[in-house]
Amino acid sequence: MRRFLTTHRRGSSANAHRRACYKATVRIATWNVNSIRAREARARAWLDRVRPDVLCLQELKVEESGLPRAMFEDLGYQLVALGQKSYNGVAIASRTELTDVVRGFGDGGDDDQARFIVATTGGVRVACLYVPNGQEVGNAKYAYKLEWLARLRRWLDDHARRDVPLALCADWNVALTDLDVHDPAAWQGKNLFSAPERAAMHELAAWGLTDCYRARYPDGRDYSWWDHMAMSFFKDRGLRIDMILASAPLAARLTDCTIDREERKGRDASDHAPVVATFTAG
DNA sequence: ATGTCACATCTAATGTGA
Repeated sequence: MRRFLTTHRRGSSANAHRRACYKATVRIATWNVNSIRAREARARAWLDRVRPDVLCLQELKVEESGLPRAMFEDLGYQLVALGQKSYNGVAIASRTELTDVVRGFGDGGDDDQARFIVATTGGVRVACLYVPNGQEVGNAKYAYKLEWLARLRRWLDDHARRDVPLALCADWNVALTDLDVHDPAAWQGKNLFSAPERAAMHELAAWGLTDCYRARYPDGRDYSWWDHMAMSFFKDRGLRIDMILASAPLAARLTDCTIDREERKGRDASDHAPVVATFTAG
């Protein structure tokens, strides 16, 4: 009896200590908000309800001076951003301190489109990316998209480490497989699903990255983006182009990855739904 | 081709990007 009490007391104390000092999980989210100013109320409500540890945001469509910083701070999030007037713009919001922030590839190339920011938080290197849309196969924007993906692969080779927890959170503007497209035959060869951009994504993943959603749901048919037009969401005519890719040490800690399609509902929704990956605490 | 958002601009209808 005495032995039991001692064991029990020690265990209870250890659990209390664990609760006080550690969290059981780390949740990292990514969401293309399609204008943070137009989506401020939505973003506030979503953050307040879901409370992820980290949220990567794409398509802010505003310069850093126009960001609703108070909204994030009120909810207990630090914010680092790379903004741009009208187009693009990426940010990372985190409940833990953000350090070692890098804005842009910093490879001596063109960084005038605000599509890349990376920071360390909670022991994870988090990159927030907005991959160029490409517009249409074969045009200049499409070529830029392919170059951008190749450039990201070079960034991994030059600046990332396989033995460190790394999350690439992005609107990739590429659907990887037939499962990620509502009508693969219709999308075959089209921008967002063409062979060259899928090959570029394959090259990227070959560095050593796991698609968190697909790892958890090998046969899943959830989408993350639905066109605003033609009742696409109502008909569930979507694509899964928003993904969290994790390096091996982080992927080993993956417990779930879900797409919050509820957030796509309503007239004032973004055309993208948030994706949330859950990892055991490091 | 169509549809819908968000943003910008020679503030009102139009162009661009998605």
